[in-house]
Amino acid sequence: MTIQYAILGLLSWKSFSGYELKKLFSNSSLFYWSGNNNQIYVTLLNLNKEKLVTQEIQQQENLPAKKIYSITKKGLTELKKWTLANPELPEIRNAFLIQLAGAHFLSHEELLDLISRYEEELYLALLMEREKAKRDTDHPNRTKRETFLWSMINKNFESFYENEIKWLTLVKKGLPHE
Amino acid sequence: MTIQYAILGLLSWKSFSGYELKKLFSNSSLFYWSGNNNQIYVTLLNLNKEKLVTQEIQQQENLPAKKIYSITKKGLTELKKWTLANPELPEIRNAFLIQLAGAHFLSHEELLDLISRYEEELYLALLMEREKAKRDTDHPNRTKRETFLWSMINKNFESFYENEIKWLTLVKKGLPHE
DNA sequence: GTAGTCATGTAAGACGTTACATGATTCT
DNA sequence: AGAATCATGTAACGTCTTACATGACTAC
Repeated sequence: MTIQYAILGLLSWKSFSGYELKKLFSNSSLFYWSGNNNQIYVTLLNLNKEKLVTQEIQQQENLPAKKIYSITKKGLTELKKWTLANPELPEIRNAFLIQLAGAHFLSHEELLDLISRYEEELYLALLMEREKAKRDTDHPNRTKRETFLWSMINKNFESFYENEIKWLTLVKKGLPHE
Repeated sequence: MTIQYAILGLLSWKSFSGYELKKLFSNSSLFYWSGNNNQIYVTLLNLNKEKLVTQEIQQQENLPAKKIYSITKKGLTELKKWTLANPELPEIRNAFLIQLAGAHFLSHEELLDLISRYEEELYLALLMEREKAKRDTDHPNRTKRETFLWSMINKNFESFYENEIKWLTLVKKGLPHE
């Protein structure tokens, strides 16, 4: 379970309510969890039980009350331990490649069509990443290093899609007509 | 659940036992499921119940009996339907990027160390992909197209790691000393 | 004799998504 | 009138991994 570290990471920057975290998650490629209620709210309740975060209820006029979560010293220690730990390799799950692998009974036209539909989705995804990068101010930028790292994280996603598009071009070029 | 289509795809090439499929899965980046028993054996039993595959028990001397699974016409129809369907975008889950995102409390040295540990893992993974590509004959290669597609699938993984390494180089170059 | 391969299967639990439930306010 | 946003939480289910269970044979 990494989601707890993702949440601790965000809380180490500033305090958030569950609802705010949920919105951050659902707009983010980095925090890939779908931003569903269950995982976030349940994780926050557990983090609170383990005293890695604290809860503060904030009443609002004309709106339901918020629970603002803040990271504790214990939480910071846990987070730092994880941040320094050996990085894992990224997990890639590419269903399109599995489709390609089973493409032996497709006609040349069907295959080209499949490829161009994948290409279109990649283009769209790349554009969305670039748009997000422009708008995106939801990250710490107190120091040059923080600003730089966040820009590189955005670039990582862009460059993934660019790389995938380049690869697809090679597929289209080399594909035997038979 | 895509694993059933992954299995159908392999069975559309030739018949396999559960144990053989399990080995294919655990050596493969494409078929990313960990090659655990439960999913494969249970999925095979379900596919059999739905008449998408047939089972044939093969007795062996000095070894336990095998269950050889073959795809049915119904299975081929299902598989083709899925293969022609709109491809999904790849899912990438990169915990290292989440570590980077929370790196604001690391020293310059700690951060450089984290980066170089990730770099080493990427190199290793790239080498392993290249080795696999050399040895790899576990795929259909009856036509030029099949051979080409399988080589491009291997290249996709290699190029992912190469791209990631290039990106890391940019991170190291641009990282502010502060 | 200990570990590994061949071969199938079940059980338990972690992780993740979708949907349900509530209720006021605001926007179209 | 209907949908969207704010806000929290639960229930049910699907997916995925680890571990357990059995048993014969092989290799060191």
